[in-house]
Formats: sequence, C-alpha cells, structure tokens
Amino acid sequence: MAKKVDDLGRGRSQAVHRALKRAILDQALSPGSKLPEDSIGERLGVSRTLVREALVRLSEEGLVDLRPNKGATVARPTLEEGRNLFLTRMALERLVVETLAGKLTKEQIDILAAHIAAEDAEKEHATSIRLAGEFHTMLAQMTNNASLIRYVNELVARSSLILALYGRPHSSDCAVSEHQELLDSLIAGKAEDASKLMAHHLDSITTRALLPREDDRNIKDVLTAYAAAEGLA
Amino acid sequence: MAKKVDDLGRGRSQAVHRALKRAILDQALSPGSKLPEDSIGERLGVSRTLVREALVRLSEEGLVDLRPNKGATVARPTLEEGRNLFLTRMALERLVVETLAGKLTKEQIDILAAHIAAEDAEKEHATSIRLAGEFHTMLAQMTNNASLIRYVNELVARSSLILALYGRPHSSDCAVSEHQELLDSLIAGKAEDASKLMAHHLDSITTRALLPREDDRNIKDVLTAYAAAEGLA
DNA sequence: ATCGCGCAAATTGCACACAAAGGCCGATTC
DNA sequence: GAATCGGCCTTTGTGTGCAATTTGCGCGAT
Repeated sequence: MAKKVDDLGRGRSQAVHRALKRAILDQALSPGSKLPEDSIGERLGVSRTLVREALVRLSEEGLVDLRPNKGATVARPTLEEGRNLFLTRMALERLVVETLAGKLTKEQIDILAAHIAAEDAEKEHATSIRLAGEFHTMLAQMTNNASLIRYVNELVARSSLILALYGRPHSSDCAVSEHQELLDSLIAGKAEDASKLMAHHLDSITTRALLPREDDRNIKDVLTAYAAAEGLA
Repeated sequence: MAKKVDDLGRGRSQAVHRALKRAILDQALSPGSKLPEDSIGERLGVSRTLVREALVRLSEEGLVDLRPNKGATVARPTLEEGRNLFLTRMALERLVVETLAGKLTKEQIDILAAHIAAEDAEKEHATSIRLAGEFHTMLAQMTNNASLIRYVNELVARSSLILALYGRPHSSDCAVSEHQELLDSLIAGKAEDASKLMAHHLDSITTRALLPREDDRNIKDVLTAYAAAEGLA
C-alpha cells in the first residue's frame, strides 16, 4: 500500500515517519497523546535526531502538533477545522473524479472493483475505515497529478483523525454503495455525475458522522477544549 | 505578510526556513541549485542541524528536492507537473472565491483594493510577480480555512518556480485587471461568476505563460535541462 | 588517446553531548 | 491552610564529531 516513491527519501527517517503515521492512523496513538522524542527513539532503535525529523514531517502533514519547547502531540483538530478540511477535500476530490471520468483503464477499473468488494466483505470497523480511505487515495493516485495526490493523501489521513475524534462510533463512514455508484459514473464517463456523487458522498460523511449529536457533542467539545487550555488530560 | 502562525514553531529553524524560502522565491537561488547543508549553515550562522530541519520542511512543501545521500536542490518541476499544479490550484482557488463571495468585510475589501492598487503601480517585474502571488494568498487567508490556506500558499509558491522556469520573460503573469474584476464579483456576491473568473484567470496564466511558444519553448527547455545536467549555468 | 580503476575530498547520515526551557513538587511564608 | 517561590528533573533545542556514501580526479593499462 505504501508507494514506492515513499520508500525513497532518507532511509531510516522515513521508516520512523511511516511507523508513527501508521500508529496514529490506526489510533494506536490517539489524538492528543504526547510524543516524546527519546522514548520513541528508544522504542524504534534510533536516535532522537531521526525521530525529530519524522516529527517535523508529520507536523508538516498536519498529523502532529509541534509546540515550541513543549514537544509533539498527535494532532487534535477542532470540529471547525474538521468541517473546513472536508470542504477542501471535496474541492480536490471533485477534481479527481472529473479528471478520471471516462479515462479509467480496464486494469484500474478491476483494481477499484476489487477494492470495493474487499470493503464490502470487511467486518472489522477499524480496517473498514482504512479501506474506505484507501479507496479515495487510490482514485487520486490514478490521476497522475502529483500535487493532487499528495494533498488528497494528506486530507484523507487527517480525516481519519477527525472521524476518530468526532465520528459516531458505528457510523459506516463511507457507504460502500456510494463508492460503487461513483465507480459506475466514472466508467460511464459522466464527469458531472461523478463530481456530484463525490460531493454528496463527502457531504454525507460530514453530516452523518460529524454534525449530528450537536448538543452533547458540543458539550464534550467544549470540555476537552478547556481541559487542554488548563493543561488537564 | 508572513503570518503569525508561521512565526510560532521553533524559533531559529523557522528563520532559516523563511530565509531559504524567500531566496528561492526571489530566484536568488534558481531551480536546480545545490543546497549544501554546511555552507548554508555557515552563511546563516547556524549549524547543519537547523538547516537540515528547514530543508526537510521545504521539501515537504515541494520547493526543494531531497535525494538520499545526494543532498538538497531547489525543486525543478517539469512542465507536466506545472500544468497539473495549476489544475490543482484552480480547484482550490475556486473554493476560495466561492467561500468568500458576498462575505467580505469592509476592511477586507479595502485591503484587497489597496493591494490591487499596489500591483498596478509596481514597475519592477520580480516584485510584481510577488505581489500577484500575494493577492491569491491573501484571498485564501480570508477564508479562515486552515488546510485551504496552507495548500494555496504552497501552490502559489510553487507556481512562482514554474513561472520562473517556463514563464515567458515579460508576460504579465497575473493581469491586474483580472484581479479587480474578481474582487468586484466577490463584493457583488456572485459566487458563480467569481469562480468562473478565477478559473479563467488561472487558465490564462497557464496558456499565456506556459503553453504558447511551444516550439521554441521546448527548445529552450531541453537546453536548460541539459545545461543543468552538464553543470553549466 | 581512451577507458577504467582506485584513491581522496566533499557531503550527507546519524548519534551523542551539552545547554536551556518547562514542569513538578516540596518548602516556606502569610 | 493556601498560595507562592525555588530548585530539581524531565524533555526539548542545538552544536559537533564520526562513519558512510558519493563524486571527482589522477594514474596507469590497453
């Protein structure tokens, strides 16, 4: 799944980067967790230097917060940031499907169809989330547009964080049927339809997973915000 | 111009980052230039460690290429990457103006109008390019959408690189009149118009500065590429 | 004269050591 | 008894040294 192009870069620092990224996306490290340089380095068998480099990269990707003299923590986006992020994501992913509509090769279609099948079969929630995200990154990948790929990857990754924080426990975050419909319009070459479907799809996620439970979610929100401000948990 | 949020982060490493970024965008360091860690550090009065951190950040922003064991060079995007980049930029900046249409405060309008006036008055080419870019980043800034701001900033910066490499010497890269029209539709709250204008505006840049003169541009292109390969200016 | 081999210089990769800043906890004072 | 001050301890910030890799050059062989 990790692309070859990611494997270039400087050897071990990239390895640390991937390890941490994976840990964060798997929620082995939950948002807000402290990320002390030396304990991470110790655990991974490298020096602080490399951990530091990885942390800088991760902060640049928006997955960790890096506060001066206070160290790194797993990013804890606000609900507001989350909504804005999905807005940005929508703009970019619309470009993705518009670019792809009617241009998919047979091989690509097969890959995507297989992936959707895998999503459909998956039972475990965490894995299911990862697969859903991968569907989006795979689409981006197929555009062959480097900056687009990069940003969509980043945004999808951060979306995981958002959903981890604010998502409802068992909302099927990406409806598999929507992925299938999307693929169908892409094959049919209906760019406009695909764009609309993607917009609707992402909008569904925000309304389905983020918006509802506004009342008690807000309470929790406010509490955690203040807790952080006071330096509590 | 540099935002406060950029000034947070770790003091001196950020300073190095900004210095290099500025140098690159001003074309004091032209695309393809080598960026040895120690000579930069010596020049700026810091150690390689900080330079390294800055280079990692810059590579993450796509302004420098970082190749394993081969060091850092100022990024040298291909023409293809350039076109893709502008495609991505278009998607995001359409979101920017759609978000902003009819929502600008009086203060914001004044700031933008003043900036356009400054652009209009500017005679020097390099400064004029910078101002034109700043107009776009200012717009993004006003959306208050963190990820959107970040990406537009990055893309605008990289656009400078592209234009430096492939732009025609005296093409007015951003027609000031187009900025004015854009602002007018934003004030009028015509989101659709603004979006179209932005798309047209960016498309103009690519066709005006990138696409035309395909023949001799290609020649020059090949020449500069080979020149760099041979270590010539 | 050209090609190839190998050594030397330059540059990066990485770790460690020291300096400084922040946080925690106990002591002291009101 | 609570609040504040002070010092220790933990964690980050930064410089430097050494090993490894790459690049460039020169010498020798064909």
